[in-house]
Amino acid sequence: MPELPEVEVVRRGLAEHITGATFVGTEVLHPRAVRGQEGGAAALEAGLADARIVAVRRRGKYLWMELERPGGVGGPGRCLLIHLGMSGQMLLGEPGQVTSPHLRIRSLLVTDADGDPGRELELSFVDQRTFGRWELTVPGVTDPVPHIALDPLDPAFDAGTTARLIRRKRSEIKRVLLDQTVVSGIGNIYADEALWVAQVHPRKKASAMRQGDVVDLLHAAAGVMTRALAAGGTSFDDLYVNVNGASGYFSRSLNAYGREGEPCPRCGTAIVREHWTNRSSHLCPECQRPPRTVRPPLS
DNA sequence: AGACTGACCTGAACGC
DNA sequence: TGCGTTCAGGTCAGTC
Repeated sequence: MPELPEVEVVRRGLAEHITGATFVGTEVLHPRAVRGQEGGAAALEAGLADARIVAVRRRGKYLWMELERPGGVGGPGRCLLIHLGMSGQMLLGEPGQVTSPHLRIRSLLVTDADGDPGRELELSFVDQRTFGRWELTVPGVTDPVPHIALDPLDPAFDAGTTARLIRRKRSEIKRVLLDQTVVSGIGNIYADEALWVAQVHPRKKASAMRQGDVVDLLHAAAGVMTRALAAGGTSFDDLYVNVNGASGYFSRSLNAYGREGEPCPRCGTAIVREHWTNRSSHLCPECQRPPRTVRPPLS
């Protein structure tokens, strides 16, 4: 599943290959891929025409392209906001190259080429489970996701400030880590990994944690995601930007997530999986002691 | 207002 | 074999 590191890999690939390129044509093949778009698919298709990509940005798991108005005049342009959901892929290749049954949107681009005719590239949004989406904002929006907090890899991220916010929450710490309005970019995989590194039980109350322990936990999250990024950042080639989600290339370095029954790399105790709000938590029952107020699961 | 739950979606894996 | 069930989980509308 694309979490922050996977989305950043995609951002880098897009920034490298299509910064300066211009949208020629766009075709929405599945309406759910543009749910939330004012004016629907037609508005996105028409609004992207002739737009030039100025920059590709990311906060947390959200990506967006800053677009310039046709001709480059008239003030701030629009943003093309992209979320990959659970299974979204952004593929860049030759026109017609992608034939997946899960192709949801495709755009023809022309690269920037200093006088020479640019090269045609097709940008394909493939998304099996259709949790992902594209949305073209109105002109003049500089932040298309104001409700999304800074992520731990943002240079402006301050662990102390975020830790104070976290400690004001009444919820269990894992729930707060997954709240993208508090700290963004962390999903179920990296939440479990960060909690394992920091030796914190996922059901400990955020408000019961010490400031320094929350700061350590945020640093653990940043460390886990930085290492994942280093592992994933080399896995795409020249003309093919790919995130097929899955921790694929990174899963071998995971310590807790998906390792139910295997020995904890720190103490050897078997990792357990607990059901938790329609999801799973993976943890070491020895290293991550439950808070006294939490009863072990019945089964 | 803050906390929490269920719906959305598809395919793989599993049980009988 | 084949059918039904469960699981995976990011986000947000809706509820309390």
